Amino acid sequence: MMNKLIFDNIHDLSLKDTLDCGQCFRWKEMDDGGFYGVVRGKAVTALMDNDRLIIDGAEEADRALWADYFDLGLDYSAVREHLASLHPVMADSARFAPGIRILRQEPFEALICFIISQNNNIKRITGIVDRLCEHFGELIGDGVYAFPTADRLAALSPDELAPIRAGFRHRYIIDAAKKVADGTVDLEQIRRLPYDEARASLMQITGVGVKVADCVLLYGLHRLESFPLDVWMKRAMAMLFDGSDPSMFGEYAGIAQQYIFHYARNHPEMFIE
DNA sequence: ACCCAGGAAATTC
DNA sequence: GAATTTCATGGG
Repeated sequence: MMNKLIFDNIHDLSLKDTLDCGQCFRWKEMDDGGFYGVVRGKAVTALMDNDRLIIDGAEEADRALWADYFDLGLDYSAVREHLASLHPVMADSARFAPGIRILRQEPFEALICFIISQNNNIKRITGIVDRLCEHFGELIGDGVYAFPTADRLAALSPDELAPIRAGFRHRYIIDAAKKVADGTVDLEQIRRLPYDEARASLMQITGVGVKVADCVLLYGLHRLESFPLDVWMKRAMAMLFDGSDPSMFGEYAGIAQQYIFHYARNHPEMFIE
């Protein structure tokens, strides 16, 4: 049943830039330039061959799922062109990594990953997420684990999370899992809420402030108007955009944000002095 | 030794 | 209420 899913005529997609730009934490680059990852409990490898996207190990029945995950339905070159017209630095950022797309990750996974991300660095976040899956995710293959369910994490104590070494975030992870498991926080309902209400609902969780909520909305619930402001983005807006308001980017602000974040992180010299 | 990391909670003023 | 400190852990 497992085979290679092929998507033809794919443009504006760089797996490297999309899967290694800080929006997700479970894809590993392989020697051949492909990426190995687990999405919704399905382990696959993704590879670009010119303008073909190949998902190896997927079922034909999941074609729509993978097209959705990589957001293949949106014309990113049109979005990029629009954004680039708004500001010259925005144009530079979009040109730097035009193959970035905003993934549709599992909402609960995005919630937990971005709780872990606070006051942390991407390398260590990845390690913590790996250990979280190995210790508490379902075994779905040889040494491969799904992301843990809310029910499983909700039943844990902070001490039981010690092996993942996330420190003070252990109780945040458990609080998030409990509120998702018992329906206090309904991620699918939040998906359709007006933005401020959606953000407020997520912020009921201990350990979720404005920035983490914005990341969950963008990367987990595909709310493209979201514009997470972390330390890099605050510096970028202040120094490169003359303190402009993020609302200048409109309904695709989240895509603008990811171009700018990636551009800033790869040009740290722009922020020294 | 010190400082920082895709912040937010707890404490203090 | 607004400003500051603390919170684990790991790497530079």
